[in-house]
Amino acid sequence: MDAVSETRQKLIDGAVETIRTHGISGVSARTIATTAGVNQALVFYHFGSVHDLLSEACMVHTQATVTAYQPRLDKVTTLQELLATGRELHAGQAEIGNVKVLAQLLAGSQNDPELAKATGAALALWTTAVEQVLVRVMAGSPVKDLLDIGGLARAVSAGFVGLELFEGVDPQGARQALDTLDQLAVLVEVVDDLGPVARRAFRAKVKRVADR
Amino acid sequence: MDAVSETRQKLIDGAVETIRTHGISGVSARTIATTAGVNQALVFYHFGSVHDLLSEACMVHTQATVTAYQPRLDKVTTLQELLATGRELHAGQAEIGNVKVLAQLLAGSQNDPELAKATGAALALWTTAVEQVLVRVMAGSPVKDLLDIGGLARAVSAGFVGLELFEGVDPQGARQALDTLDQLAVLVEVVDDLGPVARRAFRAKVKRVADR
DNA sequence: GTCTATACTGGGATAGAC
DNA sequence: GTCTATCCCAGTATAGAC
Repeated sequence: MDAVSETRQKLIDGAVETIRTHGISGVSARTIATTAGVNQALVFYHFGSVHDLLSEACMVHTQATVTAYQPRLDKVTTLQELLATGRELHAGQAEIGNVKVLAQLLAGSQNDPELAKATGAALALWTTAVEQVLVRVMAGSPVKDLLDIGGLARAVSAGFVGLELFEGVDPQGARQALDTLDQLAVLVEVVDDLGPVARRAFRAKVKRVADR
Repeated sequence: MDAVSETRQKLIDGAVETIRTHGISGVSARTIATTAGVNQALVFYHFGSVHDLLSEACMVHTQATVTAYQPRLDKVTTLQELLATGRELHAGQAEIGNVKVLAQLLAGSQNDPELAKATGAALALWTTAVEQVLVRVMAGSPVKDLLDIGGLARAVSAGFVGLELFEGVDPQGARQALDTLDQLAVLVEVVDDLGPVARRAFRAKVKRVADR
């Protein structure tokens, strides 16, 4: 039935769960194997090393989560809704905290080029999804031509990772930050809704300041 | 001369250096002691545990970096300059990457309440400094009353941490994101510069959307 | 092909030397 | 008060059993 070994799957799930509960610094072949309920040495048999298991788990889990959230993202029509979907993803029990896992892997990738390759690819799945939403949401906006949407998507993704980590040390502050971003999203919408006169003045100002 | 033991200082410096070069998952009493050039057991004599050393090092290093950057922050008059100072801080060799160190400690804090207390306090030093700048920069802005500056300061700090981690796996993408934030800062300035008519229309729109 | 027993290295912590 | 020698456990990895 299953093309992929059952033990392999157990180890991948165990790796994700271990990162969630123990963080990147608590990850080892032993802790993962204990969580997965298999012998520790199987990590090396099936994946060659802990790094390689983490890389694989990172991709599989992120792929699954992005796919699961795609329908919701497809329905997003405003920046506020995008933010709300992000908060949902952040708090959601369903896909068990992919952002949390990614944040830990990202931290671990800073001094590990091998892992960096995998987390970079996983993060790209998110930024691509976010970019698609932004292109759609900002299609009719005058702001569209003034901002690099790809760069904005990357900033949004990075911001969510940062907020995830922030929340771990200051939950109240993180909520406060997210609420403020909500206000900011409203502001952008408002700029979109300016009348034609103000809009023209707006564009002119942008050109002037940008050429500074 | 020195009120604080020389070995203590060596260990604190060694801890910071080890986090920078090996990341949070490469930190141990042994690696720190090797970097510091002292016996491994001295970590436990002087600080009781590795966690406690990290907590202390986190506070000392962040305090020193914030103090070193305060004069530069005091000179900031626009959002773009704030962003530029952030980029400088990020790349700067001088205070040897406090953001990088904080990002790693933040990741390690997610599953360690003790460490979370210290990194939370350290991060608060940054958010307070950023908030002061924002209050000053936005003093004359119509946007001021529509945004929670404290929340914005937290979002900015979290964003920088996120971008630091992002850079480790995708340096080009991180630069792209920062460039886009620069464009966004211009946009906000532009809104500030709107004439009185557009400004009034703007406020009205904000109220309408916000009450949604 | 899958897994266990086992070897070896590095990590946290302390008892006790100086 | 300061530091070293030493203990024991957790970590990676492999040789070889099934």
